[in-house]
Amino acid sequence: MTAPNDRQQDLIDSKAGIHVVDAGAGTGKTFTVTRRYAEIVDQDDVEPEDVLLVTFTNNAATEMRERIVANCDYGMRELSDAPIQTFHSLCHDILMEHGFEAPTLLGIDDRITGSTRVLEDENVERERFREFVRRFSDDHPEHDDFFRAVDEPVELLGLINQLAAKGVFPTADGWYRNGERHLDGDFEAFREIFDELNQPRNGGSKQSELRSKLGGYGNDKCYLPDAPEEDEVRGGWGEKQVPATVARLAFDEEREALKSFVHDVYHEYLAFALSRNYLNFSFLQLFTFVLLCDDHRLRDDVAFEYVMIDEFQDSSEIQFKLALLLADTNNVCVVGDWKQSIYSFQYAAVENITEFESRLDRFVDELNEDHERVSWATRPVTGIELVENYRSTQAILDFSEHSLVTPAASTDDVDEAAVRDRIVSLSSNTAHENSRIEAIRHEDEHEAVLTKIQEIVGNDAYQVEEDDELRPPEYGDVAVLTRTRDFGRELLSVADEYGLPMAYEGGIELFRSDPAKLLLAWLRILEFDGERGWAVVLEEAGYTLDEVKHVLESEAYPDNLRAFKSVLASLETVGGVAQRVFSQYGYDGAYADVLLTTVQSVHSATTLTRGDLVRFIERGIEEGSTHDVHASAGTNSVTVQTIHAAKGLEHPIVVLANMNAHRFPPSGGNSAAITFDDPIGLRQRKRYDDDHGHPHIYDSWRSDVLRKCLPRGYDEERRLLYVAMTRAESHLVFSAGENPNTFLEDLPVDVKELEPDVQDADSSETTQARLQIAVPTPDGPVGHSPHTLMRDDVFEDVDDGRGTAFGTQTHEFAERYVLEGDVDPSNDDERHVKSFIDSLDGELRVEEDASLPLTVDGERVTISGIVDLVHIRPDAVEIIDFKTDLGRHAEDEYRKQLSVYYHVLAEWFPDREVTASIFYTADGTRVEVDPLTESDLVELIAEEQGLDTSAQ
DNA sequence: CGGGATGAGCTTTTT
DNA sequence: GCTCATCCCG
Repeated sequence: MTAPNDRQQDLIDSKAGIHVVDAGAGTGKTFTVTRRYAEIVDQDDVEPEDVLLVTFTNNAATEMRERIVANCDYGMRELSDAPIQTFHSLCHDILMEHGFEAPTLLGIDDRITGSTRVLEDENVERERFREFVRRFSDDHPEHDDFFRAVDEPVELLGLINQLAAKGVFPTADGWYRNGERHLDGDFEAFREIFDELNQPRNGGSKQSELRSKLGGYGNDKCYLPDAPEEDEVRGGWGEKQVPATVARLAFDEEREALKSFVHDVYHEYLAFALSRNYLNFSFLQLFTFVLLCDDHRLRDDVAFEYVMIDEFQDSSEIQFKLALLLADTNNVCVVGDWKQSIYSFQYAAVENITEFESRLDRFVDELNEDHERVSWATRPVTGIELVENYRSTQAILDFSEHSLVTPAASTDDVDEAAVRDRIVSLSSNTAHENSRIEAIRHEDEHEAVLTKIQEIVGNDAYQVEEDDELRPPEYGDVAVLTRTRDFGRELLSVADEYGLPMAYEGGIELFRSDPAKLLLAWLRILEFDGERGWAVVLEEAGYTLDEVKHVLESEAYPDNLRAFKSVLASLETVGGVAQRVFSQYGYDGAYADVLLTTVQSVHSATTLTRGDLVRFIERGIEEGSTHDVHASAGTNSVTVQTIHAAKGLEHPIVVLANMNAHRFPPSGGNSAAITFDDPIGLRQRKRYDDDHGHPHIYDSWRSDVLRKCLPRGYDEERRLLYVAMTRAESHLVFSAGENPNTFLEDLPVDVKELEPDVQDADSSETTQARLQIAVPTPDGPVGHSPHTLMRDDVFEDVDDGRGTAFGTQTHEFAERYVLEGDVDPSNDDERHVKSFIDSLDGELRVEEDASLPLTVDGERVTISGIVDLVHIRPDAVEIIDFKTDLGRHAEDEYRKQLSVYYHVLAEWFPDREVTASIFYTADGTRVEVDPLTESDLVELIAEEQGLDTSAQ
């Protein structure tokens, strides 16, 4: 895309006023937003600091920044402090600068300082929350009744986050501004939902959906004796509707005690977090909102002349409100696509975009209730629709719309006309229109998918477009998208059996993989010789359940397994044990690799015992902690990812697998005893009562009725499929196993039975070995990268005018040249890199993740980063880091960075000589660097941490 | 055809 | 714990 199309140009030109941009999939949104930004800041009286550009991920922010630099008069350096960031990071910045007294605005006697940390790890926060709840419940016997109804205290943290995302905050003795309103619910809004759901169906011959749902009223429930009988709630036999009075009856309930419980937990947890010197992501937004709301001068000071929000369909209610406070004028532009809103579980409110105008009015009214905070005109609101799609063929674009109107179950109905009315159809701009849209089905879905992929690769019927030309597809052109990680993992292991190159992209639950489970089993055997280990090992060895039982009872373990046990017992390190287990079972894939690296990295940080490792793996399994996995650039392999992870990406050929019937577990509040739903307010689903002589937990009949009134529906599920389909550029294949779901049945595509016939690919190119999993960092203060050791001021004078984007480009060239070889240099830096690489003789590795554990002041610290290039020869290993910088002022600073990698490499290759060099791409010179010792590094880190704390 | 009982199966992930 | 599909009955 070189020149904007007309609609894109409209958006670029429309700098003033409120704009809502419907930017469908593949319509060049980033391109347009970055051009618009460039035009805004290129105006004489506008500086980058006047323009807020919000994205939803840090990656997106980085990409935006880089693309903006390429398009405007500002360089990377000038834009490095520009507010192009996520809401969370903006809030963090504001709090660090102005938030010192923000807690006092909620009646909390504490301060936010430079040492207040953002707790990023959910599991760590849960642990702290549990500790908080233990203390809280001890201190507040008056809330005992509520705690007895709550099984899992952590659900209260979920409730707090949910309330925070809606802008409901506690003050010392009540609720911030009009927050309490939300907790009481809104009867009128509720009754509308109730009435809608209570309409008889089939022209009056069939009971309403609500009455039908209440069919099981009272089954397996224990209500207080004053609860109405089923007949009273549903209407008698033959009735078609729930009596209208039930709405009021169910809604009205005394909830002062409940509100006060939630208030106290919420408020005291805020205070607890601050006393422990941390904030979670929700609290960043909470305190920023409070600060901007209360401090009118600060708001004026911070507010931006232009506000642009990307991916607006992913924003939450509080973020919408924050955006209003942050806008100094009505130059507000939100860009998004309601059809791609799939993150409600992260509090995204699709209504922010679908009901933009009414929400705008409502939120502005609320904010202006007691003081005019938003003083700009909220009209006119101009809509702009980007309709030219640069990704997919017209056939795919048209087809994808079906997903949005397809019922997901026999009981599900879609108002097709209303949905179609809302869809802005896209028009394809691709050069070729050669799409195949197919569907396959077989019980052995994994094999069927692989068979299909083998049929596609190299097949002229599935040509893909590259540089306006058609060519036969390769493995790398195919992506398998699934809803669940599990399916992806299973598919991957089947592909591995056949040697078909396939790589997973996204988060995997590393510790729940087979290699991890087996390692855990053997460690348990070595440590405890207990049943829990043996059972797994025996089952893996092919024993039936009965046989396993017998062996366990008689403790007559098979000789070969006993022998293997003594082999393991003789090994000195846990790393050695892991290695031996994996080789015994033939686990040589990426999972085993990473587990090994993980084990070894934890090991080298401390003296890890087998018991420690058992607990380490157990915790990993329990928490389901995920590790990001990605294939190396340039690898020709099929990509497997979840649809969520694929959002924003594109693939020539998409296989949408696992289109099977699914019933999802209870959605929304899960089984939390205390829930919050906007129109209904705060509800307790179970209550503790001992009015009747003995303690008992009762179900709440009101809550049971109310819950039926809030159908979650399948809209987001439909949007998920829409996202999946619109990833495809040229071809789309659906696949199902035993139970194709209604989507597949209702889509206008023939589902063909496909008899699996996977050929052994046995390719040495199999990507499992090349798969990279980011090595998890062990406990301890993390967040160090070698860059944190370097001093910024050293670099200020050495701008060679080309910026970071240039370096990235050269870097990418190097990576592609090493991996693919067949790349032509396009500038001098790349030519220097090319001839340098040509001059190297050994094995080359690019982008190696390196992670160095150290002990600083008795605490474990890990520095991790990426080595640009590793050059391996039989007797020597060299680390090379590319720098564009001509000035050389910074060589000493670079030395710190290189030293980190040096020590990692020295550990990886204990028998070889290790050296570290900087390669200056501008003039093609190489400079060898003397590494610092580990103790020097420790000192540097200690110093840096010291600076951190003294800076408060 | 509608209503009721019964049994099976069970996410996604960013800050 | 919740929903869907399925079966059986009226």
